Amino acid sequence: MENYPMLFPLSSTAATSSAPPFPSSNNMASSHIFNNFHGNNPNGYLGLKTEVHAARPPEVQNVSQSESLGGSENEVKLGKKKGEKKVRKPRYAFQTRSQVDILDDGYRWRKYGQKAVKNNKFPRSYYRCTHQGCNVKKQVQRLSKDEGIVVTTYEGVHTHAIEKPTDNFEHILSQMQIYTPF
DNA sequence: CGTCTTTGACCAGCGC
DNA sequence: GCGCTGGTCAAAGACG
Repeated sequence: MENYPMLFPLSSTAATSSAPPFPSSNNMASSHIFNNFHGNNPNGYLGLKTEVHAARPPEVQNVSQSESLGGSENEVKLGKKKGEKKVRKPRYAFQTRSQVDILDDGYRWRKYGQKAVKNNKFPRSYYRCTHQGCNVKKQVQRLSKDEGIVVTTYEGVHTHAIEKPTDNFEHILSQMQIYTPF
């Protein structure tokens, strides 16, 4: 297994997002991809490169764009058994080129589901932020066409700082440019 | 021992 | 109204 480079909002994909899934205060309209950062992945670290450019085939592009562009309000009233919120938060889809689907963005995620998607031989994984009070969810899906392409969809915004053993992640954060509408 | 993954079942929305 | 699909829960197991 190899590691994975982490990428973030790309110019064409999440450009139209309303809010990034990260509480970063840096606001830049330029599209930059986050360089790889060594994580502490037990899987094995490999030299990653920044080939996370927006490689989006027509099919994928359509998906991510529809989410970012007009998918700001997916009101799929999801009435839970407990009757929580019925409004669906906007989702932001990022396409990344990686061998693995688990993109470590510095947050801790707990996998809570996995379903097979039609048109895709690869299953979609559902993750949720393990922070208390943080309802950020994310789903990772791989393209059956190009297994090298992984689509990560974020739902919600983190309201807490990144919690990762990587102490210098902060430094990395300052380096990365996140698209922030504010 | 605590945390996270796995996996099947369950539920709600939508199309027919 | 029924069946399909996507999304979520929860118990048990795996793993450190």
